[in-house]
Amino acid sequence: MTDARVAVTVDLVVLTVREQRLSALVWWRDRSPYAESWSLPGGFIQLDEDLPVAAQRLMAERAGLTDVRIHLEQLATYGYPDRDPRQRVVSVAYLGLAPDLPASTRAQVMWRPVDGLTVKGRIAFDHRRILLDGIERARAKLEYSPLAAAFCPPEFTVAELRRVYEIVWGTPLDPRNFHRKVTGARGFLVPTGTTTTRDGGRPARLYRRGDAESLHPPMMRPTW
Amino acid sequence: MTDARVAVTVDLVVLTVREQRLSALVWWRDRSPYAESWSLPGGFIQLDEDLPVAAQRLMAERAGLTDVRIHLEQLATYGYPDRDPRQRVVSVAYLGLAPDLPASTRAQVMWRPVDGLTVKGRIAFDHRRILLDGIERARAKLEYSPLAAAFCPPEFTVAELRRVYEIVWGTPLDPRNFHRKVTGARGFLVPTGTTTTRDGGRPARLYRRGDAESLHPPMMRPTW
DNA sequence: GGAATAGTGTCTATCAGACATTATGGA
DNA sequence: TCCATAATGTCTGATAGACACTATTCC
Repeated sequence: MTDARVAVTVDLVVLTVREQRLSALVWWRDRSPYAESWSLPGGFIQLDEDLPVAAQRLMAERAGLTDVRIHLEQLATYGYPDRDPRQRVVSVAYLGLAPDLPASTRAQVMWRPVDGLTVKGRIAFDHRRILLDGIERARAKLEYSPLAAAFCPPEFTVAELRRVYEIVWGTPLDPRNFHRKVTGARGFLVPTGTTTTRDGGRPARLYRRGDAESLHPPMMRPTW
Repeated sequence: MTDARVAVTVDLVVLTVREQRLSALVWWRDRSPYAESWSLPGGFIQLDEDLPVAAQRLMAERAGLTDVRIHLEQLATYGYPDRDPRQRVVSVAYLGLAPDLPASTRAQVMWRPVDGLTVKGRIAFDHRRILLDGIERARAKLEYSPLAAAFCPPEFTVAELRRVYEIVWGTPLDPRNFHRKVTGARGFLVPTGTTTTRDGGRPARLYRRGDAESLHPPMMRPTW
């Protein structure tokens, strides 16, 4: 029984909505291999460390993000033999959904709009593929889970939540039908009883995220 | 930068429907650790081998299954430090959905109904958790993908397909509404033009699986 | 003809999508 | 008063779920 040992890393696809764009946290590589390219933040797991713990540690160490509100879930594992030219590396990717937070103060780490990254940017390793998988997972999750709220501040309006859907999906949504659906989905939104006028116009009710794990009925993406 | 190397395995959750039960392929352990327990078939990856390739190799070597019709997809990765008492092992689980095929001729490998395994059986390592995750993934996939056909022979009837749904979900479905939905979902079923009387009664039309990757509209599980 | 299973049809409550109107606060 | 945005309401076509009937083969 071959018992080959390989290096195992955790790579992070951290997404947020900022300045009206879906953005990902990226790490600027200044060393070979793939010098002068963007990569996903990540690093090796430690020998006594569970995978989600490693993901959280790297989120803090590499991304400067410690906020407990960040949703973290396992995305997929990538392990084809020559994905890292130096050695065999199996990478467990985690997907993080975060509100618009300031990332690490290091200049090496920054938020970048995903469309620039996925189409033309220089991306290290197979990280473009991982990023695309993460984006698709996030888009799908908005349909049947209340995770869109993970992109919002603790208290948010229906319009702000709709903006998240529109930006992540890249489609305009009817404000009236959207309002009817999200306020009708049980466990999605909890009214705080307060209002805000930060968007101008009539004061909007503020909501917090409810405790539902999934959405019934789901929010459907328009026109497949 | 710590560069700890760990052993990486691929474990297989292979599901089928046989004798009216959802069943999984299990491996009888006769050696420590976890002697006299069932485990999932699996093994170490090789150094030059991609993960899906390893999954397919182990499907053949350990399960005796080489049928190309078996659907294989990555499930999740499990890596908490003491899940194997001998050494640090990170395991990438794959989910396989197979028609009712004879498994390996070895007595060590057999199909077992999942309800017996998940509730009371002696199961090695964290394989009960992995098995449960695989079952839940399969149940969810029947909703929005045409993968129920992966449990059927190449040509099958609507009633046989319905039986798959009923067994995997554990719920009876209305035959008439089911028929309307599956024959209406584009790309799900392709009529062969032939019929069969293997179930008795009026001859049933035979179908092959279509080329749709997902179901629109989805088949919804009753009464959440 | 009877038994067994396949396939089609109808009705209704609910829901998604399109669209109009009223409500509320700030400048 | 005007402007900007929030919130609610209405109509319609589509669909899911409940249920009844017709069709086709074998015995």
